[in-house]
Amino acid sequence: MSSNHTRIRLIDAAGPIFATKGFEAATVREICHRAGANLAAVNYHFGSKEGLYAATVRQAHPNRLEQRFVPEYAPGTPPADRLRAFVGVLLSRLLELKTTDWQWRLLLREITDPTPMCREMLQGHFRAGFGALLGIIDEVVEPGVPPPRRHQIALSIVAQCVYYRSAASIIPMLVDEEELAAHYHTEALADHVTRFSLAALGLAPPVTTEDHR
Amino acid sequence: MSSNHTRIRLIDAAGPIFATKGFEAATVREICHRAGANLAAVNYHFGSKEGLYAATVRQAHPNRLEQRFVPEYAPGTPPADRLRAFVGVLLSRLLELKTTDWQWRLLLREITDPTPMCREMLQGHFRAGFGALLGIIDEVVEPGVPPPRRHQIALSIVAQCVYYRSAASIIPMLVDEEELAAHYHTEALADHVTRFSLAALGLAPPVTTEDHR
DNA sequence: TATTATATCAAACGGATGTTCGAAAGTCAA
DNA sequence: TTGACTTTCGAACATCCGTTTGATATAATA
Repeated sequence: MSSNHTRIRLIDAAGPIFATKGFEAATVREICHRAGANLAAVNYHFGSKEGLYAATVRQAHPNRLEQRFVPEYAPGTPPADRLRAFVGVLLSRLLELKTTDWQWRLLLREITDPTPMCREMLQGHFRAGFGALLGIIDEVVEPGVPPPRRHQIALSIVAQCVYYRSAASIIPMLVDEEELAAHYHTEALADHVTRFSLAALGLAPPVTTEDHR
Repeated sequence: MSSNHTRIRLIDAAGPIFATKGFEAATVREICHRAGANLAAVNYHFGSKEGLYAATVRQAHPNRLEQRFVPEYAPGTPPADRLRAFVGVLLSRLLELKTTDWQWRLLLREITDPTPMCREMLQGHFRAGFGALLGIIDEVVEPGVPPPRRHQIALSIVAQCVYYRSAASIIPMLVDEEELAAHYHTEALADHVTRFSLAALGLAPPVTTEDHR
């Protein structure tokens, strides 16, 4: 009874800490202190620190998270608009981390440097998002384009989104402060990524033209 | 005299270890053992582990590294070919890490999660590579396209290259083994990234067409 | 109520890490 | 050679870590 209490309190305390610091940097002592539990509680309830981590990731329930990548479109929405929505959702998930819950931040960390135990747990998650993007691409691609090329097209789109997260410390070295504030918020980036990708797909004029948007 | 000897031996031993394990995971004991030096040598010569790390990064950053991103083109090479060369060099630097020297691997690690001390050390490095890419883009873009948009175009190209490094553990979840072997080696990826980007720039037909290459 | 399983607690264990210390060895000018 | 210095070395120190232990409290069961 009360065992569930401290089990839950431990996971709730461990979640934000694992999400922010990662598995190695997080300490059992800090987790127990924040949970108001004894130091030995982790090993009693989860066997080890790894056991607590696995339970925490599992409790971040990837099943419902499959929808996180995929926005809902009204039926009949043209591919270009659906791509914009997809990019917008992905970018906001990647960039607005302060406001997001620890569950998503923890999974995101598993993306960057994955723990072996969580591999198959996240596989379905990624495949759902990837499949949704492929569904958009399939509509605008000639029938003869083979799947491998479609996959690479999808990855080129995802890559642009992910980059603005992984290179967050590099970009300020390359562009000045005003430009950063004006063009590197979520919406502006989503516009650009969509525009660049639509141009590559032949659904928009080349980005070399002066007048777009 | 011999002091320089152990200083150099320590840096030479620390370089590969820092490059593969990172600052935190590397231990002073392993470094000293590999250098054939006493455990106290690090603190005697560099004051602390951080001091050794700073000296190692500093020694890994000769000025010539600015050229690493930038291939040399014959004069008059058309922009499309220069872009292909640029992408090829960047991708090979990012993907072929086993064969690359530890100096580059260490700097690459500083890119992924940078240490505050090395910020300005790497700034010039990145700016050189970014500038080289911008030089290519400037040739194919209409004069009226403002610098911020040019910057984002350059970042979209870099992003695709960097992604294949940071998502190396995700991609095998999405594509099967034969496809991975056939389409995800350096040259094939460089071809695709170049083709996708050239299409976005209006220098190649859209990637949606069946027949390209 | 008596007994048994379950859960909490303080305390310590065993190991690893970066760092410090004092003695020993080496180096070089006077 | 003497003496002052720099450098090496073994040993220990001070912390931190995850984990274990054994006693104690709590709950459930008979």
